[in-house]
Amino acid sequence: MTLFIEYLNAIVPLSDEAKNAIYPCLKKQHYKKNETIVRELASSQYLHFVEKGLIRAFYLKEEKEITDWFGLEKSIVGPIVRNFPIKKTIHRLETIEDTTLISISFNNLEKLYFQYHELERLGRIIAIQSMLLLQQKIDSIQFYSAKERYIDFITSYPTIIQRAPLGMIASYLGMNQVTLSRVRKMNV
Amino acid sequence: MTLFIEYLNAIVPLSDEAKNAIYPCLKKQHYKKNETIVRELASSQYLHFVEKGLIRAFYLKEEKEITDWFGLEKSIVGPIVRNFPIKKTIHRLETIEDTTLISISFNNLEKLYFQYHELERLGRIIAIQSMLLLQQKIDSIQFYSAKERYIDFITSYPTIIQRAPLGMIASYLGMNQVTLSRVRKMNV
DNA sequence: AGAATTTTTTAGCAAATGTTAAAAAATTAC
DNA sequence: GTAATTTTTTAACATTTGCTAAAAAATTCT
Repeated sequence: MTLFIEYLNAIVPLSDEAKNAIYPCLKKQHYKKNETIVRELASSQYLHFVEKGLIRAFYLKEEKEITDWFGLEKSIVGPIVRNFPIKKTIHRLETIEDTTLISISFNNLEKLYFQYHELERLGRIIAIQSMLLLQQKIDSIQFYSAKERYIDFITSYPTIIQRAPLGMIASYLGMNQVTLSRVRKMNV
Repeated sequence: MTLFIEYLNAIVPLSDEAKNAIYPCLKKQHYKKNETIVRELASSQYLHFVEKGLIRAFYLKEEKEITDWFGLEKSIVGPIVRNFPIKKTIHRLETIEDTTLISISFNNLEKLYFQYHELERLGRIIAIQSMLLLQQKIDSIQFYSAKERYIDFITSYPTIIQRAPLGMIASYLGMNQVTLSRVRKMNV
């Protein structure tokens, strides 16, 4: 629990009062490898934080799984807002490894935002940081070749490459798995 | 001025007090077509709102201009935060048509955030909305063909196609101008 | 209106990526 | 440890998109 609060505190220093208010809202849960965490992300009522492990969000496009987000330890799942519809498509949340999540209901989150101006600020800043990550992803897929995207990925997320199957990474990078395999063999 | 405040108020209903605090911080300015608004976006000290007209943000990649954002009337330029580095590359902000902007300094914005919890909330919600737009853009460039992206674009932004040169739109869509031209002639 | 400039389209060829299928390698289950 | 399953690589060919250059069309300037 405190790991999550420390994570938040590192983004925006929080008062003890705010920290104490967050604490009782948190719930810790363990998941096994390849387990479904949330069957339909859009209608989930919880915000999750990955304390340990690796998870992913994906959806189906023409029978195929498209992974469009990886959650390493110390990541927040999706955005900091109630029922934020990432897409119209149905997203599922699954573990890739044994994972420990810390969760808080949107209901409680809204209450905390309302009660503590400093937490509202924290939410704003996390959203801004997420924007930065999204923008980076746009940059990498918009004007770079498959090889460049792959190099960028292993530079930004060196551990994921050893922890997730290539198929998931290929879809994350917007390329065919065969293309990813080809690109990898081009030395790098 | 009030148009901007109305825009904000529509996102999150604001108290009169907050509205009155915003008002004196605003500055209105007119620009001609093809005029530079900000030479280097990352070091700009102002947040802009497009009251009227059309603008774009772009950067140079291998001598070529890459437009990566269009600002229609009633858009906010970039994110609601001080010195938010969209990219390491130098972004310029230019008008495409005669344009009226309403601006507020980040300095004043920070003060307003600090003073009014409700404005901090507004900032958070705008950031979340921007995330949605970014996510949509990722969806469209990641798994769709040039033709599909073009169709998606004219559906989402039907007016821009008539107001901005195709070269800008092509770079925005992450494709060659020649490809865009080809795609357009495939009936649609 | 006519000349100059900019934008858009067209064409031909090159390069990158997708697709299908099968083999090889690695991992998991018994 | 061996069989079964999953993941990764390889190959051959198809499709899409990129690139260069030139023609056509539209716009701007005087």
